[in-house]
Amino acid sequence: MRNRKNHDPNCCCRRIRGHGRRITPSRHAVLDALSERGDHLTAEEVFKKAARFCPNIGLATVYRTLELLAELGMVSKFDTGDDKARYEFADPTAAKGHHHHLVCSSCGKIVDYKDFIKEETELLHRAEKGLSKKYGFDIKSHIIQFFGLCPDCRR
Amino acid sequence: MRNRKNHDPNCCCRRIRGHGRRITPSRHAVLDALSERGDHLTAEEVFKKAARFCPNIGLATVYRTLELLAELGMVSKFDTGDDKARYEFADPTAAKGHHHHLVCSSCGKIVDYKDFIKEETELLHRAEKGLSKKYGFDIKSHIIQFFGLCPDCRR
DNA sequence: ATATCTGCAAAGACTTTGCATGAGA
DNA sequence: TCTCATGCAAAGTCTTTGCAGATAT
Repeated sequence: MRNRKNHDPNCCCRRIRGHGRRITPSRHAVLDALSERGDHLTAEEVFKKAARFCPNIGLATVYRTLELLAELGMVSKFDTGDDKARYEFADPTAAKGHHHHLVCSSCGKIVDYKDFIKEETELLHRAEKGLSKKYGFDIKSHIIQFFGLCPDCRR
Repeated sequence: MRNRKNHDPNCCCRRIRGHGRRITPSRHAVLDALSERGDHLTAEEVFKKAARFCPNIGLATVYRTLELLAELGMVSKFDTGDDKARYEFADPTAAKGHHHHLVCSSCGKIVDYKDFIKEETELLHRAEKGLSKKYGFDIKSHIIQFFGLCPDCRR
């Protein structure tokens, strides 16, 4: 069993199996890739990392696996404006914890921040409840992103 | 001069000219298209609407214009997860006002809400200040989206 | 045993680019 | 006049799909 830093393999596997899906070397490799430092990976990046664990893996399988993980709520998919989907573990109990993104609109740099998470979470919870009631939505997740110029790009 | 509901043509034109760019029928048409009801338009949708005002307009021009407007901060571009960019007027003083999105992850429906805008805005302002200070970003905008199942898709 | 997965290659969808012509200021 | 903008078509990128063989349970 390989070293994983950000996810509990048993939990992941159980969850995948629980949906009648199978655990395969490719899927392990994708989980491992996502576990390494350097979040907000594009599919291509996940593919390259995963290939180190499973040399024959194909890009299509990476896409399929990421889609599966996103469906199961284990991975969150987002776009920072460069038209490439990005993925990271969604598990709030993981090492990294729940966070939001600060994106540089010039160079694309992504900074994770947790600074206002407590207040944000509180507000978001209330908002979720309220919106859920008013619009009848069953709310599952949210995204908050700030856009601006990073220190380097400001000159 | 055509009828526009959501934007002040003088303001838009001034802003475009101010950047050394020109006012053309195509650009007018894109502004007009964005002004009609039915926000969160894809490029294709903007193209179709714009074609009613400017029959010869090309899709590439629509993309170029939307990019320009986004650069000037007049339009905001976002992605709700279906890998198509969506566009809407960014002007908070416009008829629609500042709002956020509630997206159905099943059918893609997008609901605008303003319900928690006041509290959100307050928090976001504080967050912007704090993040700006801590990470040195010059923050220009933000996105908040909630994802879930709409009433119809919940069965 | 058998429904699920996989890699590969081809197809698809959305967006950008090149270029000669056309047109605002 | 002189840039800047346009339309068209071709090219580019990212993502999805089809399929026969391989695999997990």
